[in-house]
Amino acid sequence: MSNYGSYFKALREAKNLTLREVEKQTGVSNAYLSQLETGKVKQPSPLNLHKLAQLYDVSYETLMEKVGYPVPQSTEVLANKEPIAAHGRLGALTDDEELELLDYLKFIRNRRK
Amino acid sequence: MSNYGSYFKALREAKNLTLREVEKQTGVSNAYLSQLETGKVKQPSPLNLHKLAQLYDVSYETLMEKVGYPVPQSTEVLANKEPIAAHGRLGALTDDEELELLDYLKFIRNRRK
DNA sequence: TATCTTTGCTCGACATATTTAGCAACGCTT
DNA sequence: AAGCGTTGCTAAATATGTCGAGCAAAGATA
Repeated sequence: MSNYGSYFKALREAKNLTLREVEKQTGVSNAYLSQLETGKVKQPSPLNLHKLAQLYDVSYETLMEKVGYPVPQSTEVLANKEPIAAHGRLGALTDDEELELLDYLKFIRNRRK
Repeated sequence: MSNYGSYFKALREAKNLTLREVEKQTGVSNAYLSQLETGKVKQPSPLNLHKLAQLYDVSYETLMEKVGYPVPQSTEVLANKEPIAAHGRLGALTDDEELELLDYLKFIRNRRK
């Protein structure tokens, strides 16, 4: 049950975007996005991953790795380890911690000041 | 009409391999390899491209680019991009968000279930 | 309350990826 | 010449990617 769907959903919600907004920005249909986020898609095309990476401000390589595609060796370290260390020396995150942080990020960005 | 099929065929022939040899080494069926080399395949999976890259001694990125997939930024380019330090699996973070996430991460890890 | 809009989702259709089985041409051996 | 394995290829089948249309629930507006 490798369910990376919740990861994509968390990324989208962290930016407070609706499925249809993502569709407008990327050209990927909201129907497909929904399936992606609910685990009904196994290997989204690299092109679509690239579009989503741009919109969600994560690296293309990160998404490639998430869905199980091989990632070029030269960029693997940069894609998976360095950015984490770079933004706060948080160290390695488990998938669960990652989801929880994304959810909390959504809360942070949503709360009224 | 982008016909990269002949490119794959040239790679194979440069190593004097038959379709069935490549099948044995990579696990990709000779039938599919034939279709790939005769332009009947449009977007082979990254996984298969990776296997072929290894066998043919070319880089994965090269094959990705050949078939029209977005190619990950090279290490040098990434290193020179200023905002990269703030981009990780969680997307772009402000300094405030980073601090707050760090604090929340500590909470997550100290919490007993 | 009644109506309009938004949101996430499913269904059915079609495109592409990939496999298994098999065919025709070629070369090699007897 | 007859048989045998090899080679590249195609046909049919199945799996997955992706989209357009549309539906039900929730929200906003009158």
